[in-house]
Amino acid sequence: MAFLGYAPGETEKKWLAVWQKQGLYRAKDETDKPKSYLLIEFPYPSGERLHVGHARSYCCLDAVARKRRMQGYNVLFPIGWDAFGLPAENYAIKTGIHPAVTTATNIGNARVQAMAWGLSFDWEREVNTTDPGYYKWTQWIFVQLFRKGLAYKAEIAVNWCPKDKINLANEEVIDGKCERCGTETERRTQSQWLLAITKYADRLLDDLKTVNFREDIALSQINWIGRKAGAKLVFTNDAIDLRLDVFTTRIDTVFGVTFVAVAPEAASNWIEKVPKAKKAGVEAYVAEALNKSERERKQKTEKTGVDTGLTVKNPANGQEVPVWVADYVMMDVGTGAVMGVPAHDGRDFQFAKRQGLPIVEVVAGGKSGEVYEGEGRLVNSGKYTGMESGEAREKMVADGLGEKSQTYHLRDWVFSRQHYWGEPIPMVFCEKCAKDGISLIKEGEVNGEFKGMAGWFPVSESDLPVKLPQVEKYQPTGTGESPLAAMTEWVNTKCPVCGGPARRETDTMPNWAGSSWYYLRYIDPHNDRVLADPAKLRYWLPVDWYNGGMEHTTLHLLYSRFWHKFLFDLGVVPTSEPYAKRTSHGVILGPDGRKMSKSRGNVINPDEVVTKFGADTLRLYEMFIGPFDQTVAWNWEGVEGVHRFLKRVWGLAIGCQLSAMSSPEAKRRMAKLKVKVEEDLEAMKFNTAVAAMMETLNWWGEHETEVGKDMVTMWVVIMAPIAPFMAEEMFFRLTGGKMGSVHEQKWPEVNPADLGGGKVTVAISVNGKVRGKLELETGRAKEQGLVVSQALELENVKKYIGEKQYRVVFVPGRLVNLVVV
RNA sequence: GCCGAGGUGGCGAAAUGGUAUACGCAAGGGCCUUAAGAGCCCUCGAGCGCAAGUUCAUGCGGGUUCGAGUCCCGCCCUCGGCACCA
Repeated sequence: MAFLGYAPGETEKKWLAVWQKQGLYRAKDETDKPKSYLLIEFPYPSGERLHVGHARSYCCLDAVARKRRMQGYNVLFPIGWDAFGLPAENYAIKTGIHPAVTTATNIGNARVQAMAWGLSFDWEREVNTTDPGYYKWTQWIFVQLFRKGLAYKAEIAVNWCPKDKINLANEEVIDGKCERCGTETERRTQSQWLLAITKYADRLLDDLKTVNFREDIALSQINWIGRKAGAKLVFTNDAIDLRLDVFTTRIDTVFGVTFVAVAPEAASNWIEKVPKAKKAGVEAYVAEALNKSERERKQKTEKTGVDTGLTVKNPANGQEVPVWVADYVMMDVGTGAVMGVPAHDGRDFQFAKRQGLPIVEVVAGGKSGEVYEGEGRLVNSGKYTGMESGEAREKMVADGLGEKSQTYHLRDWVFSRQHYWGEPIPMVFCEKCAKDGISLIKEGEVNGEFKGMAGWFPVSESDLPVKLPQVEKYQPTGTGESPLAAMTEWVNTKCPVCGGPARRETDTMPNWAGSSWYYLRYIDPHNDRVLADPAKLRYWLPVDWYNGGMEHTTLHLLYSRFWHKFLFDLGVVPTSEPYAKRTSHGVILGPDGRKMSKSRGNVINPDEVVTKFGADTLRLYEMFIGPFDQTVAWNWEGVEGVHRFLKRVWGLAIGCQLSAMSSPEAKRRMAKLKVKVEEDLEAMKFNTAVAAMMETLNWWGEHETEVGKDMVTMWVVIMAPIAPFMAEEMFFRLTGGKMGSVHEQKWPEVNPADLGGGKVTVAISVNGKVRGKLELETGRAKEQGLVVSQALELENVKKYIGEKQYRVVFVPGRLVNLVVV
């Protein structure tokens, strides 16, 4: 048998060039075929190039894309580059090379990689988030958000790295430390742009019912949004005009309130009301609390606090309770103030014990001296005494003790970054207009209070994009501002309203901005009038299948759904959800079973597989490596295994004389394989699709003469989505090039008759234990009488049945269970 | 603490409630070869048995069922995420 001749290197190069010339994978904006929009998360073009993790997602979805094309779909399978980001900026700081230069080089490299892997992307639709023609629309979306009052500036806590002298986004802080240098971060407050994603929280939550996200992905989103029902209560002290809003999920415990605790950040609102004797102490405590690092603050240590000497009235029973400032109360959770119910909340309990505050039990069920957080019958609760918790909650709200309300875990999206390499936020600030109270926002109620953003004006839409200027130095300024702030010429501009002097916003957008809408741009990537043509959007949306990493489930996925809904409200996009289906792939670990990292030296470069074994081997291995959604470790011996498989395929199909006719069994096997591969690709069971091909090949190897040219051709067509290069070469040789590309062939049809016939093994068991087997024609194996009578002839079955009475459980074509009674 | 995913041979794993261990890897034996490599063939969960067979085995303990890796109840362990969420 000849095994020479399988030379992936040359073959793959040859077909790559041919496919490119033919434009085989271009999606057409036409409507006569059903459309299928398949999306992978576009990569960040880093200096490390694309890794085996990218390959996993891309190769697997590529197989689906190829199969669907063969099935007659008009498939959109695009790629682009999420190219803003810190690595390029850091590299620029080190070397002085402009990030745009680095980015262009990296994109060039990654493009070569992706092409070499035989991915059937439509390269005419490539997008790049750092292209001004792209970020023009990212900025445009921001302007619309601003106009609708959904983008606002607020003083919020930021993570300050004292060593690098920059602000860090939350995702850059790992375990309370700077991601880059490991220094513990400090908290500072700074004015930052925020997007009011919380306004969309309910819709982001409720609309999950309308899409097909894998269950755990949907659940993560639900938990991340974290909507909880409860009530808002007001604790007041009329004498000094003090009002404290409190949110609780347990209004049924309100009779047990023995204090109210307020977050340090909120104390400044009424610090002047604090009695003289206490004031210095409160101020000192607040100052100390605010100075603590994020990590210190969040450590669940001793619950400290300070008594303000103020009191407020419990709306339930009119009792005066003391007001404390305590740093276990977080400013951004609920209302920044809690009603202290030590008997029924663990934290309040610890606090009360330490501070010597009274503990009043109002829900029965706990042990004395211990906190009881469960529900139960109310005690000590006025007219509500005797009710169950749930009932009491309803009654209390109905009686107006508190107002029905809810809280979310989701926070507004901090949208400012003090970096260079990001989209400039297209806003201008005019001090004069700010003083005059000139505001563009009419609907601007943000976080419960009116903020008209006076003096802040968006750059006129005709002046978009606000291009990122060339700077000399990428170094952070040390003041917490972005490097853009040092560019006086760029910063100083005219106020679009009064024409006077004004300043540009120098913050840039976070990485998540460009990736929040890129799937829309693929639909119409070169349009310079609108972000995408409405008719094309109507044709292609929603994305039919979006696959990406589990790590993007809460941030990216939620952000892009938010923007999409906003664009839907504007009438820009025709669907309320961007993605009809969302799946995730598992991480690939190094051969040592640990996370791949340069420092561990366990990084696998996919290009090495291509060089040594060819792209088809890489693709096949990425599919075969394990269940698609599971974490798996790389294994070079497994790579060799799939390569061996490909060589055997080549040997059987090309290295032998093929007969003209195939046996019925060969036809049956091939028909079954087609169905299996088709189903498995759609169900993301890529590993078993490959296994089925191997199994069929093993049979083929044992029955070489039974497989004729017709079935080999069918095999090749089935293999085309998975190993496109080899399939193309074999198809070319089988057909003499007369039928064009294998990738333009129709996906095989199978009629039910092709699947029938043949033999099956029926298991014969007695009392549930297998005691024998029968080889039967498929049809006969379905006849109970026949199978049972043959079963009773088996010696081993006779042994166990003997003369005893039995009952028959019959599963046609599979098994008989004889149950002795 | 909360949420999620998982636990099956020496390893990666497969299995609409119906023959557990498909497929691949590793290992052992053989063929081919001057040799190496590649390739080909055979064996391969554990125990007992010459064999036919048979017992045990899907993290642990119960249950439902003619029949459970799969369903139910109660635990243990590993990995991911979140976390003083009021």
